[in-house]
Amino acid sequence: MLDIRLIRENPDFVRERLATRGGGDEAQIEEVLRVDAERRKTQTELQRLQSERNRLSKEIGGKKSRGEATDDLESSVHKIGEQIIDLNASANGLDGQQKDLLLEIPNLPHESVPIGKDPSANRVVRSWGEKPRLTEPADHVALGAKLKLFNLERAAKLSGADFICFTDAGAKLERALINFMIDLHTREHGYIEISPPFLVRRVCMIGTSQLPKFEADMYGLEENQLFLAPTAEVQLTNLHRDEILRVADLPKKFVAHTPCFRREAGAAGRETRGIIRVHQFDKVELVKITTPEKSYQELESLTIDAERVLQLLGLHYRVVELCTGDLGFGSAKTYDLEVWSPGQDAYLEVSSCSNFEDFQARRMQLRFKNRDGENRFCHTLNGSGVALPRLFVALIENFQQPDGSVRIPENLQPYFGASEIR
RNA sequence: GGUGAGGUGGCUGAGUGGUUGAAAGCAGCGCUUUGCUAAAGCGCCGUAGCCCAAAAGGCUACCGAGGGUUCGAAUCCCUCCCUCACCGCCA
Repeated sequence: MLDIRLIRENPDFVRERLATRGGGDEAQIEEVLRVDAERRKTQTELQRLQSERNRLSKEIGGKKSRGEATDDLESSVHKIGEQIIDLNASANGLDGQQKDLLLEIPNLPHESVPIGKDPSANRVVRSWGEKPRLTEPADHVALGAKLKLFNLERAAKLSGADFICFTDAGAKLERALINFMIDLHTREHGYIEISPPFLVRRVCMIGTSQLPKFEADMYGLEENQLFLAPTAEVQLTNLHRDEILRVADLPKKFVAHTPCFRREAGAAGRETRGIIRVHQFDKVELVKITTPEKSYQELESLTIDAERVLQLLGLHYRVVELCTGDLGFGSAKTYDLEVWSPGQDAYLEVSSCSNFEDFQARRMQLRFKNRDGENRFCHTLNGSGVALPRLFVALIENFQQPDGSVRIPENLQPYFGASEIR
């Protein structure tokens, strides 16, 4: 959520920055400003009347204690009370309207983000490793079938299209990857491991900005007013919702392994081959809660923490800085990690590391007390470290052997318990 | 699911209709005393919004949330949420 004062004081700046996203969101600014002006006007009048009521009520209290008559006063206060009820209703309505509008406006891109309207303007900032030399590589669907690592037909039997059921060595490989990643982030990168609930309240989904705008992409349990979290970003970032943290306790760094649930509405046919885009997948997620001063350096280190996973597994990848038009709704700046997939002959996004600045913190009233004793909104960041099905795809495709087996990278062997799958 | 007890400032905790934004304590900040530390004394110390060009200043709201009663609500009533305890059910 943007700061209404920023919009009020620098509307042109806000419009200009929003326009770089190319989503037409700048059009909403005029409406917000209109409601804001109306709201303040109403509030000022309301407060004037409330002040008057308080003054007269006090007078009544005084007179009563002296045994004097108060009938005239009481009836005039009663009249003011009726006006207050009306005005209060308008003020509340305008307040809600303003908030609803603000919740639908995306974050402003950071000034360092390249301007562009689609992924073609994204910037590759670095890459690591090299593509493996493979002659006619099999893709993960073929490899998975041959080695019986997962079974999509049977997953469909259970849950429908676009679900995964890992089997045998495949299930074990997934579990090995999870443990490998969590150990790495907790032991070497200083993250605290969290095992959160998977169902979350609406207010959390609003806090991290999945809602209200993207409700169609979420699975919800209507009766219970709960949602299946689409990413552990929701749980980890909301852990301290409505709190005022001590600056000495920052940054907070959390890692969690959770399933993630996404309806992927409207995504049919896009990147859906095999297990690349599914409705439920596991992910190891990293979240940081920090201060405005530190958040950009924390974004760099968060990205590097995620990259370590791919490096230790020996997978070629590149880091892409998203342009303004490709940025997620709440993000001010994002680096995607894209791992090489020989089977797709393309890079696959396995992590998206973002700094939300105070966008989410403002929505969830997540603050810290600075050294001057003032309450300030925290900055929040998150990134996958990393998403499992695509990591799985990259792993088996990159390390496939001419004889159809898959070599397990050395760093993973202690977790997997074998050096190959055949 | 049932019954009961609760939800007050960063924390603990008073407060059952009229200067209560809220006693007291802790924590925090400033000053004094002090060789240093500790201790003591004094003072300050909630959040959000609005008015004002700004500062100064003023006003309003906020005691889980939302409604209601009243001239006036932390205090009375209703609904909901959450926490705790016990019972039931249960991995």
